[in-house]
Amino acid sequence: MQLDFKVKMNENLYLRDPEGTDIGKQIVRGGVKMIAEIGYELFTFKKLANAINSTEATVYRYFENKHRLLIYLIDWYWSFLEFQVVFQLNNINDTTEKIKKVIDILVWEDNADTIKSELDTKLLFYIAMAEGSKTYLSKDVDDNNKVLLYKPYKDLCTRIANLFREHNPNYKYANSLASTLVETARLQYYFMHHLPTLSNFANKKNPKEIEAFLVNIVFGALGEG
Amino acid sequence: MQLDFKVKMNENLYLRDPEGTDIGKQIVRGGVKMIAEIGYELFTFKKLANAINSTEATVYRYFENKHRLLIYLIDWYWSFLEFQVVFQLNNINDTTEKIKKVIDILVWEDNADTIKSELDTKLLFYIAMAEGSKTYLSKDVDDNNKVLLYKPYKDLCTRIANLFREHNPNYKYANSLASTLVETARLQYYFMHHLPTLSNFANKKNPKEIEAFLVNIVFGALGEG
DNA sequence: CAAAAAAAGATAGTAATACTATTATAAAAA
DNA sequence: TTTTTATAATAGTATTACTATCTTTTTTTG
Repeated sequence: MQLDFKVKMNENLYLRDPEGTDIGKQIVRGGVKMIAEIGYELFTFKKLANAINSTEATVYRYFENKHRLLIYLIDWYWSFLEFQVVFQLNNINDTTEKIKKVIDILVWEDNADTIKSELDTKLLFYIAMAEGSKTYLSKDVDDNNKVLLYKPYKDLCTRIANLFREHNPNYKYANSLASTLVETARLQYYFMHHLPTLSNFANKKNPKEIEAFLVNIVFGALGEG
Repeated sequence: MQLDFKVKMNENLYLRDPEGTDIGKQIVRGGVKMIAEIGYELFTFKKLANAINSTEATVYRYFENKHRLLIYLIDWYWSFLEFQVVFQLNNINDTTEKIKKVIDILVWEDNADTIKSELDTKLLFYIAMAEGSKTYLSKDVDDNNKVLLYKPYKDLCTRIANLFREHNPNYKYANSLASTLVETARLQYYFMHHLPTLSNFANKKNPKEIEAFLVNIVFGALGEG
């Protein structure tokens, strides 16, 4: 069975819905490819327009600026991950198993075979690891938050937090532990590749290595060290 | 007793040593103030030059670009924190106590009274919380790392990791736990202020609230949940 | 199918950023 | 006092991050 993943994105993210037109899709797909390649800082709408044989003005008709496009991509990725979580936890009853599965999904570099989607999930994984925090580490974080631009991320974290509360109803820091888990998965992956002394996984450079550490952190905190 | 804190900064950070001249000091101090106020993205050398009644060209004679200046400030801050750690752990023998003290230092918003230094440590605390990860989340992370621009951060983390190993010699993820601790302190502080659903501390907005969570995480992972 | 509406392309232009370069002047060191 | 060095003043360039306008192409709809 091949599953299809589709999300309705927050309308504040774009000026014109990129899913509605061919060139819109090219903008998003080209954006994924280019940001993964050269990084968010060096990425510009002009370069993107050239890459997809369109014009800067056209790209600006879809997205207000490159930061909005980045949030669009990262939002899409978190929505995708939340879908994974819902789907893959479906038949699991044991909370320990559920939490382990979530950790597995968070460090899941390549999921190309399982689920079909519009965007390249592997490239988006890299973008999320390297650029994810740039969505909210900006001066307009509060304005963006007001119009729900971080909802997919918060939804994912809330779902994980609820799982923690299910596992241990007395645990007081479920929300913080959830965001710490997601962010630690990101950071350890990044450190593993770029600042190896800050991690213990640099030898094999396999995201799966991070899993045991995350399990240690989470169940340690929840009270089963 | 009033202590003085001074560091020798990595020479690759600057073109001309800002500590050596009056205007150099104004650049660094003005930079701290301005980045804390308007954030790294909106900060420019032109604005800084105007603020200190100097010229853009002069600022460029000290720092190659604003990213280097940011790394300079954040490096200074981590060096300052490591000094704090060394100093404050001096007479403590119990490893549990030591680790708790480190956590205390990490969320220590205001330390103005204790130690005298060239720079405003409270403003630098805010900058470190909001902009810290921008030092390494960039395309030149590997080049920067080669010329040791992240050494102060790594030194601090290594010191904390050694403490963890001292506490539990069998613990396998001391490095990862150390970087996770430092980053989680940063992130939970940021989330508490800007994305409250991602933390459990938003009501009081007191950094000290984060402490109990960090203690829970660290000792849970080390095996004393 | 034709007319109207909307989207895209082509092109131009602006303000700001991130620099580099040049010369004159002032301050500090030899 | 001369030489060196730092700074100020000014100018200039390439790129970025947009906005505006007009024409052509495509899509919608009556």
